Amino acid sequence: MSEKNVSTHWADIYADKIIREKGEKEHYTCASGITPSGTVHIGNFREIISVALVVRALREKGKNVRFIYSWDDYDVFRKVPKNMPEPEMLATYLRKPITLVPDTLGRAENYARGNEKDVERILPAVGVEPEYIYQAKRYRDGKYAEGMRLALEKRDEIRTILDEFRTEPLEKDWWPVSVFSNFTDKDTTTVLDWDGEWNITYRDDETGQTETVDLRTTSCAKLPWRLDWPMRWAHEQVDFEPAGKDHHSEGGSFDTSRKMVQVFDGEAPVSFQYDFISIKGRGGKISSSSGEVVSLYDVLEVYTPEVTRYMFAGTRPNTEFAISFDLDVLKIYEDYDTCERIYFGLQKVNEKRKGKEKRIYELSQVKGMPSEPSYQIPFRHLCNLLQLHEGDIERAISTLDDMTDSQRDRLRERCKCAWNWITTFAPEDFKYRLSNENDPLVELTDQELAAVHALREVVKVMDQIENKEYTTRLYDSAKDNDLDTGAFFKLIYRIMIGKEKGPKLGPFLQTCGKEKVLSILGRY
RNA sequence: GGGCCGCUAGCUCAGCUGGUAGAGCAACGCCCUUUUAAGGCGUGGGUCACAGGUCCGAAUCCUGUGCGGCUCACCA
Repeated sequence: MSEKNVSTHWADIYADKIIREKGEKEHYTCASGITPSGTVHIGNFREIISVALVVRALREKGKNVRFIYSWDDYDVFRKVPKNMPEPEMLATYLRKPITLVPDTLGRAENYARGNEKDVERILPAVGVEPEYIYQAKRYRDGKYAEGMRLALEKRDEIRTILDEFRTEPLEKDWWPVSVFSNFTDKDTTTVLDWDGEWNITYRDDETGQTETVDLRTTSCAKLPWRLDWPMRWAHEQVDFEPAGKDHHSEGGSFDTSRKMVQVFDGEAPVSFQYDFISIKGRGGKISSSSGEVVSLYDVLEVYTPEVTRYMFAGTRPNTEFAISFDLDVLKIYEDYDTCERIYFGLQKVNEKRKGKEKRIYELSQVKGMPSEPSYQIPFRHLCNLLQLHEGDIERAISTLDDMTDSQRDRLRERCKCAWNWITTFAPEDFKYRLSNENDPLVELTDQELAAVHALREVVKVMDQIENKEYTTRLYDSAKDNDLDTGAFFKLIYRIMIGKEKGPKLGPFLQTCGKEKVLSILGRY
C-alpha cells in the first residue's frame, strides 16, 4: 500500500541529496549569506528561507544541523544607496568597508550593522533563526590568516582557474588578497610583495605610502570574493549553500569557487540555483530607481508569516515568481486556505496531490503544527467585513460564528494584513466606506424616496424571510415605484457607500446588518 | 559566445525521481427572476512548442530543432 510515502518536496529532495553526497555526518552545515550593502530585500530573503526549509527537512530526518548566515560586511562601500539620508556625507566613505560607514538612519553604530539588525529582528517572525557570522570581525580577528596565506602560496593555481573565464588575464603581479589601507581605510591599494610567510607589503595608491603588515595580526587584509567564498566553505565545512542564478552560470562565482575550493582543502557544497522574484502591483521592481526597496517587512504587512512561507515553500526554487500586492493577494490567501483544508482532510483530493499539499502546509508553519484548522472565511468576504466595520477588527470578528481562542488569534493576524492591504494596495473599485450621519444626503426624487422607504420595510424583515422572497421584494421596491432596477441599485450604492457599484446588493445588506442599514436609510 | 530556465485550456499558471492532463480568471449556461471587477452551482474548451529516442506506457526521462527570457564573462 504505502510503498511510496517519500516526500517529493524539493526541500526533502535536497536534504536527501546532502546526506547522500556528504555521507553520514555528526552534523551538517547549511549556509546562506549576503553583503549588507543596502536594505536586504525580499529577493535576498528567498535564499535565507530556502536554506531554512532544507535545514528543517534535514532536522526532521534526525540530523544535527548548523545553520549559518554570513554577513559579508567586510565588503567595500561601492555606491551610496538612494534611500539613505545625507548622501553627500556618505559619499566620502566610498571605497571603505561598509562597517566603517555611518548609519545615517540612526539604526546602529554603522551602516552594515543597521541593515543587519533590520533583518535579524524580523527573521524570527517567519521562523528563521540562523547563527550569524560577521565576516568583518572574522577577518579583523585574524581568523582567516591561514586561508589568506594558503591563497598566496597557491597563487598560480588560483590565477589559472580565474583566467579560464576572464576576457583579460590577470596581471603578472596580481596577488590574491586585497587590502584596506591603514592610512585611508580605503581599498584603493596595490599589493606589492609577499615574503613567503605572513607578511605582505602594499602601497596606498592615493597617498603613495607603503606598509608591511602581518596577516596574523593586521585587520586590513581580506580575500577577494571569488576566493573568499571557497575559503569559507573549507573553513566552515559547508555542506549546503544555494546561490542565485547570477552566481550559478558557468564562469560565475559559484562555478569558479567550486573549482577553487580544493586550493583550500575543502569540498564544494551541495547547491541549487534559485531564481529571482519580482513584485506585482507595486511598481514592478524589487528595488525601484527611487531607492524604495521591497523588504520582508513590506511583505509581512500584507501576508501573514505562514502565507509568506507558503509562497516560498510552494514554489520550486529555480522558477521565478512574483510577490503580488494587487488582487492576486486574494488568490494567494485562497490557495493557502485550500492547502490547509487538504492538510486537515476537509477537502478531498487524490493521494498524490494530498501528499504534496500536506508537506507544503507543514513547511509553511512558523513553528509546530496547529491542532485545528483556521477559522475559514473567504478572504474577499473578510475584506468586506472589515470595510463594513471601518477596520475595527474586534467588531468585525464579533459578528462571526463562534471560534476557538487560537482561531481568533490567527484570524486577528490575518485581519491586520487584510486591512493593511485594503488601505494601501487594494484597487479603488474594491474599496468603500459605509456612509454615516456626517455625509451629505443624496438628493432624491419623490419616486426614489418612495422606493427607499419601500426598501426599508424589506430590510426590517430581511432576517426573517426566505431568500427568494427577500430578493423578489428587493426588486419590487424599485418596480412598485416605477423605477428601473439598475438605476435603483446604483442609487442604493450611492446612499450606502457613495459609489455607483458595490458588492452584490442582497447579501451585502445582510452582511451589513439590519441596524446599520436602517440607520443609513433612515436618514431619508 | 558559454551556461541556465521557460514554451500545457482564450489569459495566468500548477502538474516534472513516468501511468495517457488540472486550478483561477475569462466564456457559456442555470439559480438567488434582470444591475456589479464583489453571491451560489454547473458546462465547454488542450495533437501538453516541434521532431526523434528509451519504455508496456512520457507533459513528465534522453537527444536535436525553433521561439522567448535570464545570466556570466569587471567587482562583490
